[in-house]
Amino acid sequence: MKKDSKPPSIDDVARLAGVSISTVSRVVNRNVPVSAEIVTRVESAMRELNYVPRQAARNLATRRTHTIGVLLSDMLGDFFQPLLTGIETVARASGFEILISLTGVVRPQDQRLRPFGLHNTDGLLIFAGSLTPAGIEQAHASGLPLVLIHQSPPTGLDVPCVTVENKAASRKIVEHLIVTHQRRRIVLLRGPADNEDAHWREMGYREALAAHNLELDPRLMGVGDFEREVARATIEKMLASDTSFDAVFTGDDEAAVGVMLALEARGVKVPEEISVVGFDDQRLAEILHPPLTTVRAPTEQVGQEAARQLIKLIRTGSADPLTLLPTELVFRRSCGCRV
Amino acid sequence: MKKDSKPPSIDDVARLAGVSISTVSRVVNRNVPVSAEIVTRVESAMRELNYVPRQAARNLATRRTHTIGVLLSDMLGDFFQPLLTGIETVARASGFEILISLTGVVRPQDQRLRPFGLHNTDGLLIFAGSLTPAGIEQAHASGLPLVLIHQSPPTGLDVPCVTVENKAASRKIVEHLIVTHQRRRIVLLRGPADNEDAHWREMGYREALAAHNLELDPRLMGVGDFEREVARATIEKMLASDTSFDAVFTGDDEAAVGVMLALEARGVKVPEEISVVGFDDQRLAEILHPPLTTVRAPTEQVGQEAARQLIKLIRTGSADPLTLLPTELVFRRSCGCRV
DNA sequence: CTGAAAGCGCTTACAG
DNA sequence: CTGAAAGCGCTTACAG
Repeated sequence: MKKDSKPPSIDDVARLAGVSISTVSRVVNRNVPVSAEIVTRVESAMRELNYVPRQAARNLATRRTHTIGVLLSDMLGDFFQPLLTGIETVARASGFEILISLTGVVRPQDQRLRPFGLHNTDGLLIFAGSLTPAGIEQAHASGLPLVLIHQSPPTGLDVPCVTVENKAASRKIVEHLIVTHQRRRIVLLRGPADNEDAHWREMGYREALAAHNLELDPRLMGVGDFEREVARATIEKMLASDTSFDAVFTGDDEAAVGVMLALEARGVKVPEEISVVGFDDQRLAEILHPPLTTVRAPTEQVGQEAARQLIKLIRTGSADPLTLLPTELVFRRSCGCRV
Repeated sequence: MKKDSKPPSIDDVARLAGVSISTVSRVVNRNVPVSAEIVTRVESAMRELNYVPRQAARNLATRRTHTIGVLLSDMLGDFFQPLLTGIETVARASGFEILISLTGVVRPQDQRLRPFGLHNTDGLLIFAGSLTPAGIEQAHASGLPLVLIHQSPPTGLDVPCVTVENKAASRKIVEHLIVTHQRRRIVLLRGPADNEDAHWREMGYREALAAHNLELDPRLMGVGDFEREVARATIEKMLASDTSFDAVFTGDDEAAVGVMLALEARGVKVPEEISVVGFDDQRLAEILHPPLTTVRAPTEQVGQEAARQLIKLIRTGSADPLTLLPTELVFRRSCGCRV
């Protein structure tokens, strides 16, 4: 059908419409008044040629890419989808595209691979764990607009952050175990050591115990790492030891899966013998047996808000230093409630 | 620290190193011999200035973007993550970045929003359901290299496709129900009407019944749409009717969740009274109660292979017309096996 | 092996 | 409202 010649450029359109390329550019961008008659002529020429402006040329001329880079680690589990959906929705509505890079396990900045920077994005969304603090500082030093997700900036660095409220919700869900279900020996499965969500969740746990004069027993604190198998192994070990417990705050829902599997394998009844509660309210929470009582983290909203802040930063030069999204308890049956 | 002037360009490097910009370009690209001494000088100048070539300028000059566009619909559930991980791994290893666009529900081509095209990508990976056949034809007509995922090309169009084997595996899993577990009245939950995976899975189901002289009962075929709630509603309706059945082939794992929930709510025992089997082996398959017997689809590999084919197409002008990845049965307990 | 120059396809002051 | 011209920052024949 089509001739296989090269795609039409702005010159072709200008020639066909009998105007200058400046004028074509103006009708494409609609940023300057152009007479109605000429607009019509240019538009029909564009249609006839099936003209689409080359992004690279616009980028070069404007020094803008209209692209947001998203840096993610691999280990996001169910975060991935809602987070990206949120980012994409907002970005697209504002005329930005998103370039995604999975950094995998954080690695020392590999100079040869610079996936993102001023050269190909207008700004970056950096998810917790995808970049080292040094990497963040370096990106920031280059003048690239940055927004951090679920991670606060390295000390002294003025980089906006959007995350969720962890501590109060964690305290509340643990207090629910204590007050409503009379649990006294509550296991905490810690998240990854350098993870801020994990840190605040542990603080919430500690506050809850302290508020009810429960002793903080180190034997009740194990590793969960937000991972199913790690959590499973920890609980198996505890069950095999002589440490008794009557509840588990798993740190996140993914770890809750491992806990449930370990308990089930041992024939321990949840919640009759042991209550289990998680954090995140991932899609799997409601299909566990019993359905998981947890804290809902608004991950899609986090994505939206992060994109919104970054675009604001790109456009105006400033954004809100901290956006803390609210979380809420979701009561299902694993804590002992009947719903 | 840094002066807030504009980032260094190739001219700055050339000046500092005392060479022409052509030479700088050559050491950056390493495509033409340059004397060792000059390489050293240029490299140290680049380091000193912290120079990074502007992608937009290279793109303009080379008419290459080194970027692959990925078109996805929204409704991918657990596909999303492994698929993208696969694509990203291969793309990065070959020096490509990936630009992602969620098209949401397929919409008639919206001329104002052209997220991808020759103007900003070197080629496109198109997931089933993210573009209409007309959209695919249009993209193909513009000369953009295309690879389809889980979807074959519109008639007559020469576009490579990578997908998984559906029919034989479906037949096998249904025959497993018939032969090993003596099931006779097996419900099929169909996937979305225009979905090819759904089509072939249904063919496999039909073949299995035919091979064992079981009647194809239209009352046993309901809508599943690969969606939890749709599947749940269908099974609830069947349970309420007088149609009896002793097994369900749910079409995919997501629908299997709905089936299990409906059965459980009614107090029907799985697999004692009714066997349930799915397709995909998503992460949730093994945490269902009982764990789900299903077919494993190698989604991450699909992503890898699709990226590989697209890059091959971009580089050499041709790729394999069809890549059919093998699937395998995963026996857990929902079919009636004891494992 | 190295440099001068044209070209990639746009945008945007500057004039008018 | 419209056009001529410079510039965005690279790559790549073409000479030497």
